[in-house]
Amino acid sequence: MDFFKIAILNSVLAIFSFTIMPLKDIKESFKQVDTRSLVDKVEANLVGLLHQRKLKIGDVIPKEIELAEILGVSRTVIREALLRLRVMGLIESKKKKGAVITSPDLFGVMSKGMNPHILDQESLKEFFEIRLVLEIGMSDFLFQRITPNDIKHLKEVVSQEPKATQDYLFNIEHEIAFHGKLYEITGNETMKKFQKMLLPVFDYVHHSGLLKRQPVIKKFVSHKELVKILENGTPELFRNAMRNHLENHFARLFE
Amino acid sequence: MDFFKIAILNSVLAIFSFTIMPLKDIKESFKQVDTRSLVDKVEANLVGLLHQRKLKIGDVIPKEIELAEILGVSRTVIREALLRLRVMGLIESKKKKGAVITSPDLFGVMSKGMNPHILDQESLKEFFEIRLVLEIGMSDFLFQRITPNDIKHLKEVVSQEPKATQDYLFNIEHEIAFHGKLYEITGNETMKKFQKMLLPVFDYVHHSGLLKRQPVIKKFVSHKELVKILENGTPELFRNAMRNHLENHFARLFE
DNA sequence: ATATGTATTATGTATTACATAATAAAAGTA
DNA sequence: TACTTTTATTATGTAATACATAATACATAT
Repeated sequence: MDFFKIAILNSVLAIFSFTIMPLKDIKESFKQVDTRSLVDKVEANLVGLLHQRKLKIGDVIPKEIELAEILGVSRTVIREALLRLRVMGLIESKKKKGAVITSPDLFGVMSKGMNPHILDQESLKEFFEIRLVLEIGMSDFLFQRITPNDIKHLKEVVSQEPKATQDYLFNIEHEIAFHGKLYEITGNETMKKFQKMLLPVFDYVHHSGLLKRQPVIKKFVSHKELVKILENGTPELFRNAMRNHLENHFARLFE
Repeated sequence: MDFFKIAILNSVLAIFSFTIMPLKDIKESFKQVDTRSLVDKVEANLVGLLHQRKLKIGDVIPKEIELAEILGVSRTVIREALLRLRVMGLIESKKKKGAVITSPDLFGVMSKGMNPHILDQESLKEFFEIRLVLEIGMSDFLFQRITPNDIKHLKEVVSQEPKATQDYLFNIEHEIAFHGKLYEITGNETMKKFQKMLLPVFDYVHHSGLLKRQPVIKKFVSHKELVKILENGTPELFRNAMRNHLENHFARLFE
């Protein structure tokens, strides 16, 4: 019985090899068939053109109907593929004009998905960690780019903090005001967008039971002291001070 | 002449107010009309459900046809809205089963758009900067999570580096092997994905004329020394050492 | 009892028609 | 002539319909 099956398989496989093979070899001979949908292929096709630099920013791509004809699929498929590119921010399409390649706003895409409620807990914790990493690591850029006006601004922020906050309490608004300003000083728009995107995450992580119970903090570097270092200190000093300032958060992560 | 126009406008506005108004007031009375497309609205509608927690991970959303009936638009519109969510990684749709809410792979979305060739130069530079920030800032996580095996692995990587690389040359493969391992040690998958996504950017930025001419470097902390610190030092020591190790890149950024 | 066929169902693809907005060309007016 | 207003034109946006395809559950046969 099996003999016939093998025979049939072999005859099928003859298209590829023209030889009789044992069953085991036969199985290995099958290539994974391409299950991608038409849209997948068209999308890959278009993205491929970008990567091969056949298309660059500002280029207009053919009209939907033309693409449909060129690629031999329906306009529906083309539209769906183009739509994907559009959601990714790779193209912009205007009526009458058609679609043009654009420099993608990577974070625009991400921020819609950045909903603390639907991110799994591990991801949330990781984003929280990245914040700490960024704020410690940004020191050199702060010193490189800070202006007297920035210092002034920071001092104002600090001066408006309730006294209690300066000592031990945690006040989310002032945190944002102060640390947000730091991101701004780095002059790195991408990093700033990243921070902005993460804000709801911080808030969420703080209020969820995701982190360990907040330990009692004895003493940590205050915003005021951080500013002082920004004014008179060095990147190295600031890194360590910031690390200390964030001790509260680290402690909750590391337990 | 203008009188008639005002009269007409007033009659139009009568739907809202039933009173005659002077031209200035009329202008202020117009509410910004919602120019969003149907798809935009449906998308906002669905995303809104996520944010309000009416929908959570694993929930299945109504069939396309049902949605079309509920919202009073064509299936085309529904499909396009769902597609957007799908591209953002918010849902997955299977034949026969329908669509279910998923925990989005934020970086999966981004990485398709992360094509050095179509990113503007400023963004590229900023991503490059973020890499430096991350690697300096990750110190505490390295020390918290590194294992003896990791140390061993790092030592092997270092030992396989050409002698020249240890002193002054820059070898992209070894850079990736070494620094990539560091990201791995942090245990932060998100950060790892981020790094992986950025790799082509680094390569591109290095080879493009984007950065200032590479200055002659006298002496900097080597990979070998970094490992030594990881083994016997402190997070603080490592941060500073890493900063020094990256001096090469900083110099090119800061001139 | 396992494997194979079959029905069902929801998404995927195709086609057609029309709506809408942006542009360019034409016509009208000062 | 210059300048505004109308009017085509054109490509994307929306709609409706029909059929293809893949996944599942159920029935059937060996």
